[in-house]
Amino acid sequence: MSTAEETAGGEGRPWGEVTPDAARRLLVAAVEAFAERGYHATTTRDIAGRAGMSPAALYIHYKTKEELLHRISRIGHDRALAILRSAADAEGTAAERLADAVRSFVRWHAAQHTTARVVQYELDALGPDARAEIVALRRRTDAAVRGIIEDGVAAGEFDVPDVPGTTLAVLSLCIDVARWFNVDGPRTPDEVGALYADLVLRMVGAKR
Amino acid sequence: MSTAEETAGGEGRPWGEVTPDAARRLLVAAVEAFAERGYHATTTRDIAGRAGMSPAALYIHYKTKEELLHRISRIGHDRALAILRSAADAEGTAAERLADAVRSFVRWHAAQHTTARVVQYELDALGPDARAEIVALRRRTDAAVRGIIEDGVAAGEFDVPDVPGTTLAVLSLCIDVARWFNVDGPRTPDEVGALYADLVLRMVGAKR
DNA sequence: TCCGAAGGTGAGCGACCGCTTAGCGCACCC
DNA sequence: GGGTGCGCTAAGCGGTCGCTCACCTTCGGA
Repeated sequence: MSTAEETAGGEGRPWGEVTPDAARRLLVAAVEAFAERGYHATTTRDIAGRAGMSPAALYIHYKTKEELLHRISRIGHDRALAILRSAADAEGTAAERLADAVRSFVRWHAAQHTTARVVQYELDALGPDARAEIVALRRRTDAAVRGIIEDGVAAGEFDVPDVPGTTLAVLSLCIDVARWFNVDGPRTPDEVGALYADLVLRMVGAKR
Repeated sequence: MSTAEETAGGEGRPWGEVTPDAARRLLVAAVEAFAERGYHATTTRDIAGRAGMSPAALYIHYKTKEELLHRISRIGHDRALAILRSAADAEGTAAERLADAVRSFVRWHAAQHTTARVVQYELDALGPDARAEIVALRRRTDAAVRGIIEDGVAAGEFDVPDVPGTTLAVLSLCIDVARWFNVDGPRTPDEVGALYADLVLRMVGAKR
């Protein structure tokens, strides 16, 4: 069951589902390199070097450099969506569910900010097919947040004049955490999550 | 005086201050290319081609490809900061000034989203010296917004438990507009500005 | 004991990169 | 009207890129 939990998108050791071991090491190396320098500025020699292998070894496990990005993006989006959904589908008032969703979504973007940075900002480097697949996942993320806000409005808990616009702003706020979050900075992922949950409840005019 | 207004950071024709004409055409071409594909994925041949010139022509006006990015980033930050400051330094209550600042800052990030995308997301491609210069400009942007919020708290207009954190969130929200804004989308820059000004007033708990 | 698949390496191919250089056309000026 | 300098081009240099290929090692099973 513990393996199922990991592949289901828990916050346990990341990339645990990627096998064999060499393929996982290459993928982790690629995440670090892409996050530091960007996809296009990263060379396959750099990725292989970080994983302690020769440049040619990369092509035993992945067909192209783009396939690496695609796998990273796919797994990252799956995990982020699963985290968001588990809060969105829980019991409780709309305010509780929205706060939980934002808290855990932001915590993930802060704690896994290297992964999140690649996942959120390197979409354009993907080919059309891969990009379409990822965009579909993002629409489901949007739908999950919009669903909570709509529930809150229907229940009279929230005051939101523009539901789609507010949904967009909430998600934008959470996602951008990956851009500015710094491990050496003054805030822990938990603290940012708590701050943002409060701010988002204010944005939707939650009765308090 | 009209030239002075443009160089002062107005929203009039962008890049009007860049001369001679060929240098401006190259710079505009670079903004488009960098925004579409990213700095590292853009070739000097592509930039020159968009400007209707041969690859070598670029090096008559700019020493390196990085100097182009530096100039774009510098001018863009100057303009964004000037827009923010003119709202921050105006007369009025803190709530009015904050709403004005967010409205105009967001409007710029939406209307000039190609420029803003380069300015906000390609910082890492700059060398250490150029990056340090830009980071200093960003600190002044942060200070301008924090100043308004502190004024509002001191005047009893706002209810903000964490001023630095809220400042960060407000700026993050505005800046990320450049990432998702789409000219073919359902919202005009003015509409996004109005929506965001309202959301930010809610975030700071403005009495209304 | 030998075999074949799986996983790895060193060398290198063809393409394309940022950038340079030699030289050309043309407005301008004494 | 012949120099002069500026803006630009054609050609190409050295280097690095993504990726391939021939070959090597390791190891479980017949």
